Amino acid sequence: MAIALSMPDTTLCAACGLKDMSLCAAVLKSESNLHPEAARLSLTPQSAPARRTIYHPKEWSDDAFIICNGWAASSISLPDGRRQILALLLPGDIAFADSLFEATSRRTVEAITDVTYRRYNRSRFKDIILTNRDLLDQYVKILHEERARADELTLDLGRRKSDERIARLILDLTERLSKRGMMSGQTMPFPLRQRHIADATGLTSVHVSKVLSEFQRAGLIEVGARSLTIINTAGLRQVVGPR
Amino acid sequence: MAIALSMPDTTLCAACGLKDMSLCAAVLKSESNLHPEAARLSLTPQSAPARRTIYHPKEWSDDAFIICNGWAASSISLPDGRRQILALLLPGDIAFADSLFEATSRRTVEAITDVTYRRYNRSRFKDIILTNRDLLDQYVKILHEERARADELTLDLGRRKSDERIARLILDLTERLSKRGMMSGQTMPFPLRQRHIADATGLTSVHVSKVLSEFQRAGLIEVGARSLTIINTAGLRQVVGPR
DNA sequence: CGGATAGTTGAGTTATCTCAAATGCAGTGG
DNA sequence: CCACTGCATTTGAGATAACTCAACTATCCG
Repeated sequence: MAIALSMPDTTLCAACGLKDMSLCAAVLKSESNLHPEAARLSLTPQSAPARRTIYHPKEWSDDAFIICNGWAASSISLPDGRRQILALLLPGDIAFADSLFEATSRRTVEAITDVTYRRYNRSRFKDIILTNRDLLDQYVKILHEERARADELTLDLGRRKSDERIARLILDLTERLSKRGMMSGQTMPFPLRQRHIADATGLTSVHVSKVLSEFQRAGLIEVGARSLTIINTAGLRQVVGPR
Repeated sequence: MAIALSMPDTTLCAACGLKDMSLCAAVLKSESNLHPEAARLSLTPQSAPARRTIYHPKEWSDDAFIICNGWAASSISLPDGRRQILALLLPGDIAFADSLFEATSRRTVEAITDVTYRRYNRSRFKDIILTNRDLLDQYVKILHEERARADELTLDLGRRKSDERIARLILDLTERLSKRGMMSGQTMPFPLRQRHIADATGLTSVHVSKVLSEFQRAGLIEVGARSLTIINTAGLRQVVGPR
């Protein structure tokens, strides 16, 4: 199970650096205005080690999460073990943004790296968002981005070839990471195992290995210890093709 | 281009029979309360013949649609013509429910049969929904259902075999149609061309033809003139497998 | 150091695709 | 009313992308 951090809220959030991007800061602020002493309760910071399941679909939970540090995956599975990752969650991302108002979900959320995250009481979150116009707008914008990404994933799985899918995954990650200031030049942290890539792209990890080797042999990328460097961005874009 | 109907609003809505299911009635009511004379303007009923594109992604539109009659498809395409249908829209469904608050979308909406639909001004729609708690709840519920369906589609495309996907499509349609009172026993209207099925399931229309023939040979379904009958529901469910 | 997890590579299999030709069917204009 | 054109469907043959299986190596963690 997840273990509560002893660090005080402010320390964690000060280090977060994502205040502008995520809803955390605004929620924190609204909350402490409204219910000064209740605020701490609703914003329990927690952590989980890599591979741990943070949210199980059977679990009935009134919470939504925001990832503070680390990577997680939101996925959905079949009884025979086939699994599809619906979204990779990076710091600042909200799990269940799109079903913030509903308690039930078939999705599983799983830590990829060690993660720290905050749980928000859904109904309080909802109240706060609905009573603050700026927050609502920001929330709606996040929803829309997420929806657009989901549409593209559907297109990927239904209509694109394996190499296009993988190239898109990489390019998409670079965009999202650079927005967060997590790129070092062309190099990014890359904690994904090949089975994560496989489950995100609807492929087999064996096949992912082959495609990645191919990309490296072609001088498009270079993968090192938990990191990935793009050598030839234009080339990678060309694999994807126009739009 | 779409042609405005001369039929008065009330006639069309009285015949619709979907008032409880969709947001139409509530919106109509709220609207006429607020701005009696403006209401007619915002709710232009329109119609389009089969195959016509109702919404083009380049088109910048301030409207959301609700389908009154007929079937439509919301899809997204690549420049080389590959196409993925994201959702089949049945009477009472809202196109762009999930991006009701944003003007931009990559999606195309296309009539499958002749359709009639209503356009709603997005921002007015938004105001109405946000100021009426029941409406908001209903809207949120619709969003959630849609999201769940989208998740399942992603799972289908990434992880399920062709026959499972097609069986799921059929079963999903029977559910949605029976909620609308559009099933006659085990028989449903089935205006989809095989290329619609193909584009919805990420397959080729040739392959769809083979799978459907297989289903018929196995005595699971029977397809006739723009209609489909399920002969063996349990068998069809078994094709899909558990969950 | 040992055991588990992750990645690589090759050989053989299969689901699905592409291409192509034949048939049916619906709407249009003469 | 017929012939014509365009779209939809069926079917078969052959091609191919991605999969399965399996063995081997590398890496990580206690």
